[in-house]
Amino acid sequence: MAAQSPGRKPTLDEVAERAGVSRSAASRAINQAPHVSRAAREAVERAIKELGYRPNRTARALATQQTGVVALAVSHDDPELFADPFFAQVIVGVSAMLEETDLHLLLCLASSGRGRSRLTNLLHTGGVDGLMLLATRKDDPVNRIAAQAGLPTVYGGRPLGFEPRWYVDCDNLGGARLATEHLIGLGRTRIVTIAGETGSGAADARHRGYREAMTMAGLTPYGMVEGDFTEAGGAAAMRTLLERHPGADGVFAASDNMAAGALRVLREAGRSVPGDVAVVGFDDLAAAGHTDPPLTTVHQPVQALGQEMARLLIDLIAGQERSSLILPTRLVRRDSA
Amino acid sequence: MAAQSPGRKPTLDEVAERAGVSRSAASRAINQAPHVSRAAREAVERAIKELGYRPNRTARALATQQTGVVALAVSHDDPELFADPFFAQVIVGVSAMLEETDLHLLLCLASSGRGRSRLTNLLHTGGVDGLMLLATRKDDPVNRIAAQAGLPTVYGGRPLGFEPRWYVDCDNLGGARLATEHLIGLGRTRIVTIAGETGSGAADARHRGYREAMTMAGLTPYGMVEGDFTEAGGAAAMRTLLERHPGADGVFAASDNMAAGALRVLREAGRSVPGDVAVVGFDDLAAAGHTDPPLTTVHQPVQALGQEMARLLIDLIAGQERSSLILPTRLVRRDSA
DNA sequence: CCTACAACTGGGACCGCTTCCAGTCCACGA
DNA sequence: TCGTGGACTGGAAGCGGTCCCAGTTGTAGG
Repeated sequence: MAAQSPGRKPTLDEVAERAGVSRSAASRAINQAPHVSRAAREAVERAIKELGYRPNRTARALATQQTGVVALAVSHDDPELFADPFFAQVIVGVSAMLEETDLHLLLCLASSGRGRSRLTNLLHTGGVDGLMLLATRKDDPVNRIAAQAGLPTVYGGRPLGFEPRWYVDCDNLGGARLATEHLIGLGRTRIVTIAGETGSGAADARHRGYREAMTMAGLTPYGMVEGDFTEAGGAAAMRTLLERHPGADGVFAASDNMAAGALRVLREAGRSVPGDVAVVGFDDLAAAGHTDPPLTTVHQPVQALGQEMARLLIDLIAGQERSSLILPTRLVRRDSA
Repeated sequence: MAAQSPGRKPTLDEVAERAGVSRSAASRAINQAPHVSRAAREAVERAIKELGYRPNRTARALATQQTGVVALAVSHDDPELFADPFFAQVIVGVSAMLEETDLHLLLCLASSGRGRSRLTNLLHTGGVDGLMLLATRKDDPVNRIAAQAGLPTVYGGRPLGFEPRWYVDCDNLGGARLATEHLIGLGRTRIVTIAGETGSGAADARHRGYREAMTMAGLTPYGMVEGDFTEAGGAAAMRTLLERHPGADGVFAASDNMAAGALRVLREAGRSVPGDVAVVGFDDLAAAGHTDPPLTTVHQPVQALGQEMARLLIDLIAGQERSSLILPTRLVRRDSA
């Protein structure tokens, strides 16, 4: 089909010339703009086909002042943390939504200082039309960077301490209450919790949810140890809890990974799950179905989170009025509670 | 510091004017090019600081014909598969390497037809300077798309059936041999394997490695069932194997996830690991340390894979001669074998 | 003192596309 | 018949840089 002739790619000028119209007319034809006669439009289309023409993205971006690219910045001190399937799920969601548009996705792992300065640079040099942020730590410098960029910015999750203008979050508070209430409904009263790291908005909300549920049921929070959202952290936390509160009969872990660690320690300690102690996690990762016993947990719609972030950003870029979103969580009952 | 004055961002013209030099001189000063007097250079630097000037990425791209962006395309029929931590690790590696340069990373999940056509479009409209591909399926249309783009392209892993001009791969063949030889060294002789899906280059190489090791040890491959690289697939495969070859005393699974599934089924079937049957996996995911028992597996340097892909691409874009790479794998001994 | 050469300098032509605007053409109603 | 408005048209001015090149300056060697 396309005569990918000898050298360079064909330009709009060549298309126009071949079609026997002006460059303006060709441009209009290509962009489905009005004021193009049927004849002209067809001539242009033919020329495009014959030449194998594709408009140059960069030139268009310069002229329209729109890059057609949005960035997703992930901020973490530890780049390894990106391996958490959470991020992959968000990305899948974002991509799915973006696929409906002409926008492409730029991924910035802004952990190191260097990564952050690259992000700053990207934002200030007009490299992107909008920004999505996965950085829920309290005083993350990325927050300031984003604010100064003057670009439409959507947060995934809310950093502890300030509420972004636009965000999409999962209902961590409600989910944690659901989990704790489930344990309470099972007749457990000595329920401990393995919290996430302080400074994370999600960890904070989940911990609050736990406490609220306990209090509302007339129980006092029985014990809390902070983990770091990892399997090992959950295991360590469970060990500490077992030591401090040997009578515990229920555990709410603020993440599946930590719950898995807790399960392991519980097994090693000879406690049966859910017989002696019932365990509920949070996240509903794929792995939750494969723990021993399969983990009862709170499902959070991570992929939907990504989709909604992208949707929100797209709308903002288009200049529409939009407000933030909180996505519902729900309990998934398996065998551990 | 920077007077982010009233309206728009300052342009090179304004910098030049304020510094009292021509636009050309200002440009040279900014790009560290020669033929700029010390005085001029300093004046420009001062003007830049005062104005808070940042060169416009798009304009520069148009003039230099270099976008400063490279794409990483991940091709899969199932978008869920992206949740595999493998991809995240590769991305971490790629990002780390890219951080040393001015290049940014565009992520394309090219699973659907729509995603693929977006990729095609991106490549043909001059949106990126180079391409990395994670698509090891045999007749993936993305292979053709990449070839037609006429861009520096680096594969991560080799698709079965053709050897890309440039690739970085892990030594799957050698790793599988290592694993199998380890089982043989343990005195196992009735060793079965859970292979990955046919069509994947990695699956193929790992299966070949298993067979080669068996043959070289004078053993005959004892049994093979194909999984799909997932935990569930591994479990199903193990069930079949147990049925067909109840006497098996060793299992080489072509992925950790499948090994985890196998472990589960083995436990359910009352076989002790490694007592009755020894199990070796492949990948060395973080989860491999947390299975029961902890999994002996083949470590593949996934992050390094990403780094080397990026390094290779960077060099190719710079016009250097480079050749493909195969990264070594090594056995990690834990308790399952 | 003149010439040659090197280091600077700025004008202006790109890069490829969008878009404003003045102008042309045509059919229509008065 | 003429005026009028709408649909079309193409010229040209951007968008914000890079970079070639001819021209200017300063200096050292003859």
